[in-house]
Amino acid sequence: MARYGPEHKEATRLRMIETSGRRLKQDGIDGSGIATLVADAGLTNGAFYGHFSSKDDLIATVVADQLSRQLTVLESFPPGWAPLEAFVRDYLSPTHRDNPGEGCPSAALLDEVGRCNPVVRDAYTAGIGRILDLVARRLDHFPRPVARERAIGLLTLLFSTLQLARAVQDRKLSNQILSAGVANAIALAAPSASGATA
Amino acid sequence: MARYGPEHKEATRLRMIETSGRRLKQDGIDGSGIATLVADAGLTNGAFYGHFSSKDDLIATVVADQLSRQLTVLESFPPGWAPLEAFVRDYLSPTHRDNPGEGCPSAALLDEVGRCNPVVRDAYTAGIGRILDLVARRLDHFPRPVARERAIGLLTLLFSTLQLARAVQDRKLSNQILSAGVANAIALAAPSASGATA
DNA sequence: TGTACATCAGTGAACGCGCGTTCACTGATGTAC
DNA sequence: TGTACATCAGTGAACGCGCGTTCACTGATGTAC
Repeated sequence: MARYGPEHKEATRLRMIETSGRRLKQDGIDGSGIATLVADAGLTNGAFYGHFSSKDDLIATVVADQLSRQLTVLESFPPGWAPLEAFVRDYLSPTHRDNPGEGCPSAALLDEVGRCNPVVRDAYTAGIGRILDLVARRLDHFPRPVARERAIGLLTLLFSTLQLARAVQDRKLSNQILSAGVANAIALAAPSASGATA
Repeated sequence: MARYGPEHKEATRLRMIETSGRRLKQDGIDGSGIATLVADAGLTNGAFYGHFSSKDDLIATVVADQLSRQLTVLESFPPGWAPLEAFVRDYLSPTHRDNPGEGCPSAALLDEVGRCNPVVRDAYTAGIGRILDLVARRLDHFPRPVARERAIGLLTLLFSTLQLARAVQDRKLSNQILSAGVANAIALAAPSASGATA
């Protein structure tokens, strides 16, 4: 079923990157097999290697894609703390907790990424670096070096709060963790936080 | 090679729990096979099911054990912020980053635990609950409900800071993340933090 | 306009391998006589 | 004290299965005439 314009194969590749992002965040990296990843995009086994050179190649591509999507979302927020706080509340919502496949790649995969090969970790490093830079710029109610520290703190706080809320069985404790996360994010990064100049 | 006193089999079981803890934190849950886990304890394949009913049974047992060890370590610290700050500095050290097998189970496995079966997640929930309670008690320079929030914040901050420092390829950025983590932990949980009563 | 052909995205069976799990067996030990 | 036996922790081969990867093939399409 071929001999389409060159945009057809590219469309399939993009579809694979998107559906794989969802699957990998839901079932984990080691937990997602090629057969499943490729079936999610409506293809069969063998089609995979026409688009990617290996599973690791796909993982690295997906990680880069996921982080760049997240960067785009963050860039779409107007500057100032209020929009960032809205982002935090949305990030720490029960909906986000209960739908890892649609959510943050770092919350879903961070410790697994740490065990991946250098190609994947390079992709992650580049992507998270850009996000870190952007968040630091948005925290301009802190002196520059503090803003960068707090940007790292805000993101790590978000990642692990969501991870913990997902890991914990007890629904009540899980909800408590989410709302504590909002309070902590504010205590750490809002203009009212200690260390802010504004 | 049997008919030892009953303490012999128990010793083997404890050895398996210990060596498996190391292996699981290093290679991940999906990344560690029974053959490897059992070989780490100096045994062969078949011995496994004399000690555990399934891989999940081992995982749950190891998770419970790891968290109770961590609780014991924390309990051994005298009360007050200074010892807790020392713990934070040690936790966010390059040594801890570079030796996941000897380190914190949450930093190594948190997102994977979130995908595990209920037995494992129950074990995690119970273990982290006790640690949360203890840390909240140690943060008594905050009003009680704030102390609990900050305890959740301090722990999640630690977990994910270490995860991020491990995931990132760039050594300089990784070190920056670790030292930002210390600053953020202090900003969030030290007696000098906003919201503290002392 | 109609037909023959070259292209190549996608198919699906097969590869060796390691997974979690099972099970008949081994052999060092403590006990019984 | 010396020998025969029962125990049972640990052995290691085997199970079916899904993994990542390979490859000969298919068949719908755009192009050439």
